[in-house]
Amino acid sequence: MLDKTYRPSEVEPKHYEQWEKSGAFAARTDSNRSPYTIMMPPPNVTGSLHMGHALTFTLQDVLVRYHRMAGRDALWQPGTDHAGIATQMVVERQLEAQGVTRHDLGRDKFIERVWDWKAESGGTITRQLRRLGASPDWAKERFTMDEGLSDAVRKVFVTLYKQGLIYRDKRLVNWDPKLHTAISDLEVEQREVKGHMWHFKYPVEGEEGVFITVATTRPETMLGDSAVAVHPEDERYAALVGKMVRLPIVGRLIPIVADEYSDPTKGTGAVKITPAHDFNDFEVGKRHDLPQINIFDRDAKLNDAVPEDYRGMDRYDARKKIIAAMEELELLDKVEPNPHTVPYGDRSGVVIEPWLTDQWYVDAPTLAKPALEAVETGKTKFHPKHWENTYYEWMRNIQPWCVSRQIWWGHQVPAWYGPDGHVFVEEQEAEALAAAAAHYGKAVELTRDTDVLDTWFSSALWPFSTLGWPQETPELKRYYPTDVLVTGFDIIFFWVARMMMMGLHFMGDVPFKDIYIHALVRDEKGQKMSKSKGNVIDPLVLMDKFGCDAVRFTLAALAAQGRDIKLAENRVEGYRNFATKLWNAARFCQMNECAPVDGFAPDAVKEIVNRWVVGKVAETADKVAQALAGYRYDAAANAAYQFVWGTFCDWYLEFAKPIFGGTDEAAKAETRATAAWVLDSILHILHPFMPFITEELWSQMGNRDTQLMLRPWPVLPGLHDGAAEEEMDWVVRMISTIRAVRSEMNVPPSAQVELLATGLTAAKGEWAKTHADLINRLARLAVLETAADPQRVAQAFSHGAAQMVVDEATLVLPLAGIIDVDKERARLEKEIVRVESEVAKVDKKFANPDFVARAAPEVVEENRERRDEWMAAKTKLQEALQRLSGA
RNA sequence: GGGCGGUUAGCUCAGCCGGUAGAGCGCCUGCUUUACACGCAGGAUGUCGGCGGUUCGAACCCGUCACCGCCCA
Repeated sequence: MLDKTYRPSEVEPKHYEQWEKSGAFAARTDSNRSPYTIMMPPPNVTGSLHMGHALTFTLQDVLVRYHRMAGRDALWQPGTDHAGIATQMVVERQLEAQGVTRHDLGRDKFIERVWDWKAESGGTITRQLRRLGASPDWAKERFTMDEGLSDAVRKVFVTLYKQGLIYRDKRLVNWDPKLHTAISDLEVEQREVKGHMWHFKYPVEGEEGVFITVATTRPETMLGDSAVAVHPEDERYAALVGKMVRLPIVGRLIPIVADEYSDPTKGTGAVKITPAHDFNDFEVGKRHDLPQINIFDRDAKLNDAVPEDYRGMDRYDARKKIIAAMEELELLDKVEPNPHTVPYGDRSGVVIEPWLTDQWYVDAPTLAKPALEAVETGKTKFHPKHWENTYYEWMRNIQPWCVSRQIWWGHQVPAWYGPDGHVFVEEQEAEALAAAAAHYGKAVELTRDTDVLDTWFSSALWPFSTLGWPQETPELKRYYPTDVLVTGFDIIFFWVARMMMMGLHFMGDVPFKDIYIHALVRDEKGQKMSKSKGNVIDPLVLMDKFGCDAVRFTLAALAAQGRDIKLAENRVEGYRNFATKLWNAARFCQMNECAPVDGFAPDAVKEIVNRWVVGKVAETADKVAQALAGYRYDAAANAAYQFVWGTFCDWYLEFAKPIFGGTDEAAKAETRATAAWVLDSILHILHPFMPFITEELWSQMGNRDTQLMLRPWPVLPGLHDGAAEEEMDWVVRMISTIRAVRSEMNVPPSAQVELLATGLTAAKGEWAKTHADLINRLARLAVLETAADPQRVAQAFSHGAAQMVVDEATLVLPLAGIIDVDKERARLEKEIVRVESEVAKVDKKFANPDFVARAAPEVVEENRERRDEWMAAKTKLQEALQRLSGA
């Protein structure tokens, strides 16, 4: 016997362990089923489960579990990435606590410490994924720093280098002066700040008392100025173009150049040009062949390229000093408040400095072309579709991808330098040495490049490196390209685009056929969750409180396409209640001896209620499957919810009660078997969403030798029975109508009244007889007269009665002593008004001659029928009102 | 400035091909109906953001405006 309530904390670990141990998650290369593959976007090895993870992994698990049941050989490839900077920072912070820096340890020892840390703490997120019920093939778990994945990284780097698609270049990068590394554009956060615009007067050389005024938000960079630019069509400055100015403080002579970059409407229309410290100025500098004067060191302190007084100063101290000096020189024209954006490193939180360095670049513009084409031609499809615009936008404007990072934790660049700086790019040192020997004609010593590669470089290879590439493994052959990538929009640039480029280049095919982009989880007020706001909802806490299944179901039910998820705890509570409801329904079945019957054939049931419900099961299984095929998680979850609660519990089980309590043994046996079958089907349908409770009920509701998670998805053609549906819909309509009138007329629930039906068609009279037990029980009637004697009806009226219309029939509820005649009259009048308004709506359509002439005939016909029905109802209600008044 | 998304019941949101506006929560009323009060039954609530257009017919299609959110510059 099932416990009184479902206790998730006792059930969840048990089933998870069984699934994992029994190999139920494993994909099988030798399977004859067609593969279904999802690459799990690898969470950071430093990570722990947050709501975003809970959403994305729930959605992936729903797909994987569903497709596994639907007969596919499902591979959900798990793993984590090494998260270069993040991980390095974690370990550095630990060292800091012991008063040690990574430089004290040295590179090798430090890397060892990181691996130690990974072994100890790196498994947090994968443990938490198990808590969530995720069903990836854990045996295949990979890590971006694995040997195999590292081989892939080296192979890709060397191949691209030899193809001319990776090169070394000196360009401006986003330099993080705290972390001492280049970071990607995407790791730079543009923050709006209330800054100032300083207007500096630069004296024009050779023209006493003539100045050109430039406006800048970064006064300190003037020490690196190499020109002043004005717009070529700006007449104010036309005469000055070609002249020189004497840069204050520094004393350097710099030219005034004409360049369209200068915006005549902004500031003074003249702009100082610092090619080594601003991305736009860098371009201007190249156009005018200006010197690039680097004035900062790696800490963003001033270097020896500036006047002695300023050397070694911090950039912000220098700013103050410059402003003071300019004021002193009477060259500070004015200062205006100026809100503008400033780049911050999203990891370090410090202001990023554009800095000239030598870095490794991937020729992204070249690789992007096939990646763009793959989406344009529909080889890979975005869901929802509009995200392809974001992808196009990014891919069409893609810049060379700087892949080197000046940190230690990551894949070290496979490049070695000879004594003269000549570079040898090879997968192994031995090969580099050999290449060098060939180049120099003798063996030489080489030094390896100290940089490591951007983490996204290795994650870009994830869809094939995890399958064994560059080895030609059976997995690679079978599971690439994958079916779908499920992820948030925030990493379309970071990751999706890069996997597309690498996949196409190295595998010759797209890495996935579909890309499902889901929303962000926000708090109930729609704000982004953040630690600083304190509005973070921890999925683990929610799971403790409501059970994992409730959390999963909530996330799926709220995952409507194109909208963020506002998560409120009461939603989770509601779906916990749903789990309880299911549990209790199963208990009810158990108490009534509804056990699964071997060889039960749902298409052979005879009782109308049973024929009706099996049809609904088929319909629901179908709806859920179709919704999932279109990534409509919300629709899938709601279809299941509505059937389980609104049809199975609210109606079918209630219909079953009088049968169970009755004397028709054949009907009883059939209904028991049907109820058990329906419940089993429900468990199948809900399993992808609620794996734990369904597996538990599956194991408790019968003698099973299989796990639910490996059972086939219900595909049930031919079960829909239109006649049964029409009949049961009528029964439901009867009961609902009677209940509503009882409630409105304040008939006590305990009062068992009789019902006199008149005007039933012959067919419905039969239905009424067949289902009298059901109707009586659910509408709380003592007797149902299916063809009431007119005299009885008249008599009923003389003592007071309520009346209602169901289709063509009038139902009379004798309520002697209970009924308030005025109230009943008012109720009927209100009902008539409502019906009249329905008639009026249809009449309005017919009043327009074009409607009949131009609308589709079936629409016209449908409206005509509807009008007839409403009119008939109106007539009956009016008769009822008259009878009441005559009584 | 460019792009995308949103605006439907008190709240959160569905509403696929244009043809009778829905759900959950909340609210109100009643109920120890032997599965379930994490429940049952019943009920109220809408200028589908504004304006214009297309159409026999618009929550839905088109245009425009307003407001909110996000991304990019």
